[in-house]
Amino acid sequence: MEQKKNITFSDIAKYTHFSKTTISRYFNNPDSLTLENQEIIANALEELNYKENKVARILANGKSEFIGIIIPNLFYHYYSKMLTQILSTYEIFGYKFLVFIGNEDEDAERRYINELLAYKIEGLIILSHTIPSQELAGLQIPIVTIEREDQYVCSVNTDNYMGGIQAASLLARNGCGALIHINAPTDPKRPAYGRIQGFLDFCREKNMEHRVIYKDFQSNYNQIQQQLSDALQEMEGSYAGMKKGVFLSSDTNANAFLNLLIRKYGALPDDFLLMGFDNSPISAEAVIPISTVGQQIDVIAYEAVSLLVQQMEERKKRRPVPLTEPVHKIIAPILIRRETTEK
Amino acid sequence: MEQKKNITFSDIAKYTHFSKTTISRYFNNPDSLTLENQEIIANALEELNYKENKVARILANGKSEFIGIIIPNLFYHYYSKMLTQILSTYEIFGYKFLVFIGNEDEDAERRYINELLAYKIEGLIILSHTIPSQELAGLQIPIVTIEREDQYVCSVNTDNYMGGIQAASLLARNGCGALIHINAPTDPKRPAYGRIQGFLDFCREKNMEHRVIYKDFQSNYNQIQQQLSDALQEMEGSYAGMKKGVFLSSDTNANAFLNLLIRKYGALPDDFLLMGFDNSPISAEAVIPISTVGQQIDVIAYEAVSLLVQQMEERKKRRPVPLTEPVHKIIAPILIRRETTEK
DNA sequence: TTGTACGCGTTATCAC
DNA sequence: GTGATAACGCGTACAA
Repeated sequence: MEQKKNITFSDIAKYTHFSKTTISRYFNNPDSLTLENQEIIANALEELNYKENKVARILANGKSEFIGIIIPNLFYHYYSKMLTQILSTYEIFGYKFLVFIGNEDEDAERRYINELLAYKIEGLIILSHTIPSQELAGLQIPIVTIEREDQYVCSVNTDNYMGGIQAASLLARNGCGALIHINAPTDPKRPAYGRIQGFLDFCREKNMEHRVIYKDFQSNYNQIQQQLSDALQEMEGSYAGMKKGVFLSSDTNANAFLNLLIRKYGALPDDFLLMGFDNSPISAEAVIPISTVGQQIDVIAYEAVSLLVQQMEERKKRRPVPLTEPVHKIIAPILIRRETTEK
Repeated sequence: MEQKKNITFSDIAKYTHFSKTTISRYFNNPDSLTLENQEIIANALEELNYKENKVARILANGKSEFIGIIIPNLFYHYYSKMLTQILSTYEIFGYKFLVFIGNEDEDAERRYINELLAYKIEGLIILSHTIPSQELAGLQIPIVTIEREDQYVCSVNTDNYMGGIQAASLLARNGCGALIHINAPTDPKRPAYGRIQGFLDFCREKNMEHRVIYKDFQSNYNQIQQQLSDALQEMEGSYAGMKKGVFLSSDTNANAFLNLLIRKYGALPDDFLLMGFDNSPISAEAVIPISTVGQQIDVIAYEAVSLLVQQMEERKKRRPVPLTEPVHKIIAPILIRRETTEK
C-alpha cells in the first residue's frame, strides 16, 4: 500500500535487467529500442507504477519548459481573456506557465522575475507596464511583451492607430458633426497611445470638428461615472444641436457613459453615437449593445507565445542565431458595429 | 561579457576558500556563520554574479514550493478574481503557482494533473468540476477544492444556503408577494445547489408564493436573453398584479434580465425587484445597480491556500499527522443592497 | 563554526 | 541496439 520511495530509472533498470540509459532512451528515443524491449519496459513501468520526475530532467538537460508570465491584474476582462488564451497554448507548444500578478509594483515585479529565473524559465511574457523594456532586454532570456512599451524587446500589439481611425471614421460615416475622444493621459511610448493619434489624424485629415477630453480614470466605477458626467456636460455645452460621436477608451467607460445618458434621458438620445474599445463582454451586455473596436486577443496570445517559442527553440540549437533586432508584430483590430452607432 | 557556465556553490566555495556546505548554509541558515564570513560570501556572490538555481534545490530536498491550479475558465469574473487572489498569496506564503485552464475536459485535466505531479507540486487547488473528488483524494497529495463537489477532499465554499435565504428574505422584506428563483438545473452535490435549497426553505417556512424556474443557460448572452425572456413571460402570466421578487443565479443573468425589462418598459417596473449573485462588476455597472449576494472571494482564496499550506507543512515534518477527515470551510456571503430592491 | 561525502533522478558522452 | 560513467547544482548526515 505505502510506497515509500519514488520509483526511478534505476529501479526500472534492475527490474528489467536493462541499464538506466536504455530506460531513458525508452522515453526520449523509443525507436532506438526493439519493439520487444519497448514492451518489456512499458510493462515494468506499469508494474512498478512509475511516475516521471521532470525536475531531475531539467537539472540534467537544462530544459524546464517553463514560461513566466507577469500580468498587471485580472480585473480587466482584457487581461483575463489574454491569460486564458496564453495558458491554452499549452496544448499546442507544451510549455507550462508560472504566473505572477504585477499590481503596478515595480520592485515586486523584479522579485518575481528573479524567482522565475531561479526556476530556469526558458522565456518570459510581460504584460505589465512598470519595468522599462531596456532593463528587460538585459535579462538575457527570450522575452515577448504584449501591449506595452517595447522598444528593446519583441512584442505583439494591437494596431491601435488603425483602431482609432476605425472608430472615428465609423462615427463620421454615420453623420456625426463633432467627434469626441475620452481617454486617460497616455504615455506616447505605449501602444495604446495610437488610439489617440489615429483619432486625431483622422479628424484633422477630414477637417472635422473634434476634441480629446482627458480624464485621469481610476478603477473605481463611481469616480469614472463622475468624470464622465463632467465630460458630458462639457460636450453638451460645446456641441449643442450637433450630432456627437463619442469614442471612449474602453468598453467599461463606454458602458458607464451609456448608463449616464439612459438614466438622464430614458434612452440613448438621437444626437449621441457611442464607441467603446476592447469588445469585452460588457459591450455586448450593456442595456444598448455598444459598438466597439475589438482586439483579437486569441491571435495576439498565439502570436506572442509563438514568437517566444521560436526564440526559445533557437537557443537550444548547437549554433544559435539570436535575433539582431526585436521583432514587433502588429495585429489588426476588428470593428464591431452594434446599436450605439446605428442612427 | 559572455558568461558561459553558471556560477555554482562550488565556484563560490573556491573563490572564498570555504566549502560548498558553508555556502549552502549561508542561504539556509545564515546565523550559523560569523558575520564576517557572511560578509565575505555576500561579496563573492556579488563579484561572481551568482544566480540561484531552485531546480537543483527541489531535486535535493524535495520541496518545489509549487502549487498546481486547475480552473475551468477565466471568462467569468468570479474565476478571474479568485485566481488573482490565489496568486496574490505568493506574498504571504511564498508558493509559486502553475496554472492550467480546465475547459470542462475531464481527460485533459487528468493530463494536466500528471504534468503537475511530474513537476513535484506540493499541493493542488481544484476549481473545475469534472474529476470526482474521490479520484482526487487518491492522488496522495494535499488538495483543496473551491466551490465544487468535495465529499472526499478538503474544500472552501461560500455558504450558498445562507445566500439563498438572504436573497429571498430581502425580497420578502421589501414587500414582494411572489418570489421567483431562476437557475440552471444543478447537481445537489455542488455547493451552488444550496442557493436553491435556501431559497426554497425560506419560502416554504414563510409560506410564501414562490417558484423556481429552471433554464439550461449556455454561456451565450443572446441565448440567455431569450431564455430569460421566456421566464419573464411566464412570470407576468402567473403573477400579474403581484409584486415579484426575482432572484437570479448570477449577476450576468440578473443584468440580462434587467436590460430586458428596461428595454421593454423604459425603466424598472414597480412590481419587479431583482437580486443577482456574486457581486461581480456587472452588478455595480448595470444601468440600475443590482442588489446581489456577494461571495467573499478574497477570504475564500486566502482560506483555501492557507488550508493547503497547512497540509503541505504537516507533510514535511518528520512524523506527519495527516488529516483523518477532509476539512470543509464555509465562508459567509454578504448581502449587497443596491437599487433593484429599493422600492 | 566548518568540512567530507554522498544522494536527489535524469541526461549526455563515449564506448562496445 | 545497449551500457558505464560522469555530469547537472544543491542539501544533509555525520564528522571534526
